[in-house]
Amino acid sequence: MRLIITEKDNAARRIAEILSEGSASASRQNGVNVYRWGNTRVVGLSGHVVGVDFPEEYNDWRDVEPVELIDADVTKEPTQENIVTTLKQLAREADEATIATDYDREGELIGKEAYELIREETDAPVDRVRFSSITEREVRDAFANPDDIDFDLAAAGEARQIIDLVWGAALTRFLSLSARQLGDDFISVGRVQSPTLKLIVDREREIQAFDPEDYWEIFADLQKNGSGFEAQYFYDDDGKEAERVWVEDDADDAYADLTGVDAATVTSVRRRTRTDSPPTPFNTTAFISAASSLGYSAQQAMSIAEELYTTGYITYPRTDNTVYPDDLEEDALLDEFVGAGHFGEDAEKLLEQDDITATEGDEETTDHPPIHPTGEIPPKVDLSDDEWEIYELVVRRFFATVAEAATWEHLRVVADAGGRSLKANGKRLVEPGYHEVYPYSSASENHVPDVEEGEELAISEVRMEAKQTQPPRRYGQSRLIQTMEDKGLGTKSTRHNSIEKLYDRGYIEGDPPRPTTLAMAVVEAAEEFADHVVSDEMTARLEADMTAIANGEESLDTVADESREMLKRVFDELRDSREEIGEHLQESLKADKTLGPCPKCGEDMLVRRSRQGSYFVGCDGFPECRNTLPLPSTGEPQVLEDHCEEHDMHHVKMLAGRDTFVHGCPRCEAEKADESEDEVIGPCPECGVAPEEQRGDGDEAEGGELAIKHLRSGSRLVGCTRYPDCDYSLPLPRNGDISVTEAFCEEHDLPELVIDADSDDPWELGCPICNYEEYQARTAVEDLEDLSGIGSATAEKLGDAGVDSLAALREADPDIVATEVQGVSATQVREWQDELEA
DNA sequence: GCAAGGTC
Repeated sequence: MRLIITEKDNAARRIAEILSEGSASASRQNGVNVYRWGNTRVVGLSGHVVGVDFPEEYNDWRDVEPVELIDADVTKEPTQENIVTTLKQLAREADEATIATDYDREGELIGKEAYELIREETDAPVDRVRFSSITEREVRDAFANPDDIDFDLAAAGEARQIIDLVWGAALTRFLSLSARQLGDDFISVGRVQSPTLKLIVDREREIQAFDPEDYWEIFADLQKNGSGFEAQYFYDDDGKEAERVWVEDDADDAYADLTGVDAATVTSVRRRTRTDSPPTPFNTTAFISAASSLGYSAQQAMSIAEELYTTGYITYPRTDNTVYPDDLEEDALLDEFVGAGHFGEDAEKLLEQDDITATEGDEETTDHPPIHPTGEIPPKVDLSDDEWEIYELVVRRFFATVAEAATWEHLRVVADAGGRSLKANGKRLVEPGYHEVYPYSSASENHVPDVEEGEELAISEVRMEAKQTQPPRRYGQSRLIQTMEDKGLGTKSTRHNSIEKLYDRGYIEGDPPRPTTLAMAVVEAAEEFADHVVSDEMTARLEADMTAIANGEESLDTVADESREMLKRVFDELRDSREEIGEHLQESLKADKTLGPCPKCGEDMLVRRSRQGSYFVGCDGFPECRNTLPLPSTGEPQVLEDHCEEHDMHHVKMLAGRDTFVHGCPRCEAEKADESEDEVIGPCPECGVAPEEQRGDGDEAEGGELAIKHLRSGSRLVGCTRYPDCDYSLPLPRNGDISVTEAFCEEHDLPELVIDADSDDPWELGCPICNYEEYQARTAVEDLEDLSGIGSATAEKLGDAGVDSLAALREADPDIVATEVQGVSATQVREWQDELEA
C-alpha cells in the first residue's frame, strides 16, 4: 500500500481527487478522514501532531527553580492522539510513504515528525514531494519527481521549537513566581510576544513624553466663475516649502497682509499626469490590512477567510506570496465570474482588455499562492453579511490585480496676495482604471478650477487656525501586523494570534491597543535584565542560525546549546533582583485594578475576585475596611480610562466576547438600584395564585408576585417578590428605560413591556415569559453554530431535527465523543446531518 | 499551567 501524508485534511482531499482522477472515496478512521483508491491512502494531519515539552517532573512551578528548565530534556509528545494513532495504523500496512506537507520550513518539520512516527512502525521507504499550490499540473509534476526529506531544514525548525520553549518557559515562570502570579494570570514572555509588546509600549512612551507645540495655518478662499476653492498660505523655509507658522506674531502678520487685499494673482499653474498602479495580489498581511479598513479586526478577518477557504471559495489564506503562480490563468478565472450576477459585468469588462496581466508584489515564496477566489462562486444567501463582504473583497482584489492602471491629473496653482504666497492642489481622476472594480482604495478628487497665469482671483474669506502638533499615533492592529512582518516577528499564520494573546494576558486593551501598567512593568523588567527577549534581534539571530542549520553549516545542538548558555547568563543577572522585580510587577498589577478611593476609609478600591470566582470591587484596606460594591456576573472586568466625576472612580467594562458591555461607575450603578423601587407586574408562575386547575397536587400558592427589579450590580430582571424563598426570575436587557404597557398576555397573566419607550425605535419586548422562551430557542441554535462552526442554515435545520446541543449531537453519533468540539468541521456536521435525516 | 508554530 502507498501512503501519502499532507499537512491538513483539505489538502489530502484535493490531492486524492487529482491523483485518483476523481475516483477516491473518503472514510473515517478514529475520527480522521482517510481518502482511498486502488492501493493508495491519503491522510491529512492538522499541522504539528506532536509538540515539544519538558518531562513531567518539571511540571510543578513551585518545586522547580525556573533556571533548571534551561538544562532540562526537551521531549516530543503526541498532541493529536487520533491523528497519530491513525497515521501509525496506516504506516503498518504501507510499503512506501510520501510526505506532501506544505512547501516551507515548518512544513518540512511537520513532514519529519510524520516520518518519525512512520519509522516507529516500518522501514518502508519514505520520500517527499513539494508543490506551491494544489493545482493539477503542480501536483502531478511533484509526484512524478519525488525528492527526499530535507532533514537539515527540519532541524532548523526544531532549533526554533527548543529555543522558544526554553526561553519562554524559564522566563515566564521566573516572572510569575517573583510576582506570585501562579493561577490563570501568570506573567508571560516570549520571543515574538515580548518584542511585539515592546513596540506598543515604546509608542506609548513617546506619546506620554510628547510635548505639543503651537503652530498656525492660514487658508484663503479664492473665487473663479462664481465658485470657490481653498488655497493655503505657505512660505519659503530655507529652500523648502512650509505651511506651518511657528511664531504667533509671524502668523498674525501674514494674516493681516492676506486680509488687506481683495484679490490674488496666479503666478504659476502646473499640470501633471500621474499613473496610479493597481494593487499587488493579497498575501495574509495585505489582506488583513484591507479588511481592517472595512472595520474587521485581524482575528475576525482571518476566521472569516478560513471559513471561505474550507468551503472552497477562496485559496489558502495563510501565505507570504504576492506573485500568482504560472499556472493561474487569469482570463479563465475571470471567465468563471461572467454571468455571476454581482460580479458579471466587471468580469466582462476586464476580459475586454487587450492584455490581461496580473501585478506582482516583491515577495515570491513557495508556501502557497496569493489569496484569490477559486472560481467556485457561492450563492449570496449561503454566506453571512460579513462573509460576503470579505469574499467580495478577495474577488475584487483579484479583479484589481488584472485591471489597468488609473491616471490622475494633478493641478497645482500658486498665487500671490499682498506679497504672500497661496497654493492649491487639485486632483482629478482621468482614467478610473482599477478603481472601477476595486472601490476600497481612496479615489477622492479635489476640485481646483482651470486658471491661467496672470489671472486675478477674488479672495472671499481668509481663515487663521491655531493648531498643535499631535503625538504619534498608536499602532492599529493591521499596522502592528505590518510592522511585525517588517521586523520578522511571527509568521503569516501566527501574527494575529500573537496580538490576541497580548489581549488575553492583560497586556493590552482597546482598539487601537493601549498597554496596561503591567505591560509597561514587564517590558521594563525585561529591558533591564533580559534585553534579548524584548528585542527583535533575538528573532534576527535565530533566523541566521536557522539558515546556517538548514545549509548544513551549523548543528542543531550547537545552536541550542549556545542559546542555553546565553539564557544562563541572563539568569545570573536576574537572581539577585527577584524581590525587586516582583514588587514592581505587583504594584503595576494593582494599578491596573484600581478604580478610585474608598468613600469609607480613603484606601484604593480594587477589582477583586471572590473565592467562588466572581468579580467584585473591594477595598484595599480589607480586613479593617469591608466596603464592597458588586459587579455584573458576566464577563471579565476591565478598568477604563473614563472617569466618574462624582465618585472619583474609573468606569468598568465587562469583556464577554460579543456580549461585551460598559458597566460604568460601580457606585453610580449601585446607587441607582438603591433609589429604585420594585414594580409589581403580576403573579409569580412558580408560587403565585394561579387558577386551581393549573396547579399540580403538591404546588402551593404562597402569593408571590413578579416585579421589575434593579440590582446593585447594574442588571435588571423580573423576579419574585418572595426572593430568596422563591428564586423564579427572567432576564431583562441591561440598557434602556423599561415601561409597562396596557397590552396584556392572557397566557401568563402579565403585561407586555417596552424598552426605551421614548425613543423613535422602541423595542417591544412583550410578555417577559414569552420573550424569554423565544430567547432560549434562539440561543440554542446560536450555541450550536458556535460549537461546531457551522452556518446558521445548517444549525437551524439541526435545531428543527431536535438537535440543539453538542450533547444531542453526541447522542446521535457516538463517534463524535472522540472528537474535540473545536475540531468539528462543517463537512462533518453536514455528514451527521445527512445521517440524522436518513 | 510556560513559547511559537502548525491546524479547525
